[in-house]
Amino acid sequence: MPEFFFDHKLYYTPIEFALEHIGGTWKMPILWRLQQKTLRYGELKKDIPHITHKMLASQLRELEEKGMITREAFAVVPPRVEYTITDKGRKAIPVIETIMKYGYEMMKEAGIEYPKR
Amino acid sequence: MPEFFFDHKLYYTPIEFALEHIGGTWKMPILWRLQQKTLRYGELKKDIPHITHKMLASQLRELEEKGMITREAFAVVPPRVEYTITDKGRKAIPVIETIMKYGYEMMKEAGIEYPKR
DNA sequence: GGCGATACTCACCTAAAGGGAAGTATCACA
DNA sequence: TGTGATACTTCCCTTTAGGTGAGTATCGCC
Repeated sequence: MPEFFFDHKLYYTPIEFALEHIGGTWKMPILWRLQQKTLRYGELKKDIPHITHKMLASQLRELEEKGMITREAFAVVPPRVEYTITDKGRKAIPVIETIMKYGYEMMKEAGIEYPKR
Repeated sequence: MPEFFFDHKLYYTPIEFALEHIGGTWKMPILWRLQQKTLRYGELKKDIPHITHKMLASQLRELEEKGMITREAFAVVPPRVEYTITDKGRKAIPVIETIMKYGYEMMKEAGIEYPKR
């Protein structure tokens, strides 16, 4: 079975590699919001209220490291930091959309009501 | 922010609900293989050699509980058990395909060679 | 001189996912 | 009597993800 190493980590399938970029609880919700427009740290936090500071900060770092978003800090007081999706990040949007649609479908099958905003 | 309970678990987004069905390391690889044909436990194990008995058995149980696959046991010695994908399970296939394609794309960008079988 | 605003970091902790190795049941066959 | 084949289960352990709460830096304003 084909397998490969990347960045000191072993992967068995392209699925695993894909989820390295968009997996976990928070990466997709973050990217989804940044597709519309550049957002400040605090705006993201307000928009995803259940995320903790620790998770928001760490996930933004990881997305930045992978080249999915860029971070721009302004040397003002109080500080202002903006996050923008990159072209590479935009490539994940249709994937996220597919997964979201599937999620809605499964919710409908399970009889769950959810306001599609 | 809309959120909902299902089966004693709290979800914030349809993405989380979708990943409940196909998330984790092994569910997608298993479903992907069952899309072609019904397979026996041992055939799946041979096809996904890195999975442990514990994980294969537990993931098959979860997929069965969620109605993604069916399990048929034959009362013979040695035992024979077959797993078949359901219509509900088939709905996940295009999602998995999208994620796999995205994985291949990311691998190509990262300069990773991988035989596309 | 202390408060509020923003965007964090740090140390510690819990829970869930996943891995390893051994054990179980049944019957045929040598 | 004991070995092999299949499809598991069980126990115990490690790793990873995620959560909690406190602390930090800067400056303007009251």
